[in-house]
Amino acid sequence: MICPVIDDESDDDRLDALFHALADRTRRDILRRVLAREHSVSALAAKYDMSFAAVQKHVAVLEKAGLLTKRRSGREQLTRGEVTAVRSVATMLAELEQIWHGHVARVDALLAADLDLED
Amino acid sequence: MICPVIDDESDDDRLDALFHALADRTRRDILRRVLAREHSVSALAAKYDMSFAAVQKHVAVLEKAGLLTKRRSGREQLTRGEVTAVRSVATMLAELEQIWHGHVARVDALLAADLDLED
DNA sequence: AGATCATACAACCGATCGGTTGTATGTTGT
DNA sequence: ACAACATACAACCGATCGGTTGTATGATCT
Repeated sequence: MICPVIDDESDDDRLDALFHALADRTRRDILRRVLAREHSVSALAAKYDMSFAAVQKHVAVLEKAGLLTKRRSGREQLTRGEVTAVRSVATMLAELEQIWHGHVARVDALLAADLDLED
Repeated sequence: MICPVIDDESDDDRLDALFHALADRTRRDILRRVLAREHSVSALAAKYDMSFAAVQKHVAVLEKAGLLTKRRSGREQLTRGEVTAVRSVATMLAELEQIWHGHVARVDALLAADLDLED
């Protein structure tokens, strides 16, 4: 499904979008709901004390980050959470933890060489 | 060291700060370095093509989020990554995954109930 | 003491963010 | 056909972001 020629967004761009999408409590709450079950955009909007347009923009941010996908069903747009995107963030954090473990153990040599190539 | 009376920041505030801090590639790179070993602020600043003040602000954002701590050593301020903060983010993501797993369990139950009804 | 280094912080600037209102475009039900 | 609903999107606004320059304060070294 992923085409590296058309989808030439860098890893850093992806992570920027993912963490930015998660850095808002309303979006985290929306994500919780759509991971549990499908919701239409207006069903989501009904849960929050803000305009429909505001919620729709939050959904768009989550969708752009890949944390949520939409499927049409009549006049409604049903949204569901993408657990694989959540896992990809968790994987990145696991790599950070691994770097820290290297600080204690000897994996350091490999990772530090990567990080310090410029000096 | 944590006092729930004085440090009355909500969980959502903490997560906002954590994800916001991680939503910048320069800060993620700084975090990788300080997780691997201690760095002074100016040692970090030397690695990036931006002003010292800019890097110092990035360090401050990471520190405010609890992802990094400082300790004085002479005229230098040595910074090191706080792996426990990284783990707290990973834990939150694991909870999201758990919500999704609940969704799967419920769909499974529904399908099982359907099958029961059919035969 | 004076010069230099390491850090902190304020003020400013263009861009982006999170919200609003208003409008346009389909889709559904009568 | 028409009214009501669901969604999308543009324009706007105050606040925050990520960067800059400039200045102030300590700590270190001759």
